[in-house]
Amino acid sequence: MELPEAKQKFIEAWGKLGSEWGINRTMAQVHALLLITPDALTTEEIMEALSISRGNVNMTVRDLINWGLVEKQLRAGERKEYFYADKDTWNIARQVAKERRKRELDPVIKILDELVKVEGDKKDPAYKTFHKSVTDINKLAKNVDKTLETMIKADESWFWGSILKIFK
Amino acid sequence: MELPEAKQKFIEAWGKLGSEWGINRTMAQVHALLLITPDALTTEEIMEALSISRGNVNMTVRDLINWGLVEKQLRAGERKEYFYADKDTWNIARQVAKERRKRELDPVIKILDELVKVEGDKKDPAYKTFHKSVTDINKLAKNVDKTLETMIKADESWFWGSILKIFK
DNA sequence: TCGAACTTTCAAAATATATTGAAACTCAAT
DNA sequence: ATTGAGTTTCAATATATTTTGAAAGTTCGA
Repeated sequence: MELPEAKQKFIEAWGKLGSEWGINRTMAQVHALLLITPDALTTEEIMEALSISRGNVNMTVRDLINWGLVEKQLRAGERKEYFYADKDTWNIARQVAKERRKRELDPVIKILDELVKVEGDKKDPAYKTFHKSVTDINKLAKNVDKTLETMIKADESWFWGSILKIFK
Repeated sequence: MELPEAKQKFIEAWGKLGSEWGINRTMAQVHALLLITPDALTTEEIMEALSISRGNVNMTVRDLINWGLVEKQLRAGERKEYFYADKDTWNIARQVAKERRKRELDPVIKILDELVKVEGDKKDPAYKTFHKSVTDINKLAKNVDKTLETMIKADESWFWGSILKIFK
């Protein structure tokens, strides 16, 4: 396989994975493109490389910046903005974990905490089942939450070293 | 908060979380409903509880069965089918991990393995960056893959015990 | 203050995804 | 072989999400 084809495959694969995980396909593709590009790209270049509109690039890149995955670079004497993706995979993973935890896991845990407190007739199977499921899911969610927190703070080799040691 | 309201909240929260994670909202809601219901429900009852059509219930429930989260129960002397959700949270988590690994992570790893092999000019920054990003992501994906495999095989208390011990 | 170079916005259009509902199908009892 | 209680299918429809592109906005040098 030649490089241009391989790049295309990578962008496609990343886009597909993204969309399966609730991340806009185009956002994942722009990210993929920037990841495999050594230097920062302009809006124009991204439009060209992925055949998408100016407006779309603008919004997508803004999202990537909000996720902490891309930075805007300004060059002395130029009006154009350049976009550059952090290439450190561990940073990327952590950043994604951090954002999704904040946006999705935290709110759910908050609701579950409320629901665990709901009182009811301890003889009523409907109540018992509700209460047990909510309590169990809450525990699971909190374990995931703690694990993510550790991951977010951790150094890569330490983290995987510890995790992978679990099954020797 | 009273039980009926709490149930509603739970179904909504689960549906929202599902849709943020690439799982059809209705599927997540039906799952939520079954999780907090002590006994198995019929198509009719699910339609009623969630105000959705018969066709939708049928397809959604089939998906849940394919995911290994719900089972069909038949009762002697009755033509109707009853649907029952496994209430063991750890089983659910494992089952979801297993399915998503198979459907999404495995194919990506296969592509990454191909892309890592792509040869190019070692002096070319475009090639160097491509190769490094692909290689790094491949390593990360393989670590996740191994961790999921461990989780899928593991017993709950052992797994979380080991993971949470990591940060004492 | 003008205008060229560039960015941002957002209503409208395109696309993708989910849902409906009625017809077709299955199956067992009569 | 017909009926009726149920399930399944899927074209049509509805809904949600993404994308476009042109107009409005910004910034800066002349």
